[in-house]
Amino acid sequence: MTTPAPLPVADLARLHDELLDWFDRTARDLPWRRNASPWAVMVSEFMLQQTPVSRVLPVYEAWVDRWPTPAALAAEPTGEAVRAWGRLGYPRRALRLHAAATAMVDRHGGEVPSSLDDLLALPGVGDYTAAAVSSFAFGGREAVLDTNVRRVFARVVRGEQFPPAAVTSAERELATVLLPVRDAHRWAAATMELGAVVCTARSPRCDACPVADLCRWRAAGYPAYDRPARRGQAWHGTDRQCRGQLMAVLRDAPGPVPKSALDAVWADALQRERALDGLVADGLVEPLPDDTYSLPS
DNA sequence: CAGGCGTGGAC
DNA sequence: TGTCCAAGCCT
Repeated sequence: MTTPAPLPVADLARLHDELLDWFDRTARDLPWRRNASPWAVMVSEFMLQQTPVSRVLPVYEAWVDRWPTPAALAAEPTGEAVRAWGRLGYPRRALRLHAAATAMVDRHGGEVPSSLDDLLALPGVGDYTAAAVSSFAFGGREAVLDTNVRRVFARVVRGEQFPPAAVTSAERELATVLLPVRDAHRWAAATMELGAVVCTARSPRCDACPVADLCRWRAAGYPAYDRPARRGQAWHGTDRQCRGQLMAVLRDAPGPVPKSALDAVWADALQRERALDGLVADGLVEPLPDDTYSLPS
């Protein structure tokens, strides 16, 4: 069985050339693109998992300044990582980054590994982050499939408004076929950049797109996504919102807080206790003997 | 593998 | 306002 060409060869070559050229001209000057260490690249990738660039920037700068190596972070209590994470959201990422730093000290001499398998074995590193670190920190040739790239490929190549809800094997194959022999790491950055600043989810700026004339979704007249809409994530009144409130109290306090301070931020006692238990189980909160709570040590 | 997991900005 | 969305990972 052979994989059909996703685009005519001539179009494929133009797609590569136009996109790489556009990226060279217009790429944002982001700190993790400025000759950053592999560790700094990894830090940025953890923070950028589901969090916008604008909110990551200040936290990233403070983080790599304070902990310039995996060993520096691994030497600190996990609670310090959680506090420094600030309001980026999904604070378990801070724990996983700390655990990844510890694992790199233990298994890789304190260095970020360059192989995909070694990266994937680290806590908090999945398919995307492993490929991204391999590409952006080491110049590796890997298919990098994030939400931006998936959307760009869905539109330009498949002629559809949005990619499937979950990554499919067809998407992986397509990304592999499209991966250029040379400059694969720049291709990865360029396709992500296009999705982030031009081919956006809500209102794409096709007038600024360097490959608009190759785009099958555009050529087809922008047909609307026809599959069932993804259910939006509930938020108000959820355990997740409650956990966020509790974590905010602990982050903003210099030390342990009495349980009454936690009780004050959420009315439903049953839900509050369940959320607090969950945070303790996750390692985000440490209960102390005197009925106080703190970030973990 | 569908659902849980934070937070805030844009519309 | 509420809804959608943002360089995912884990179970």
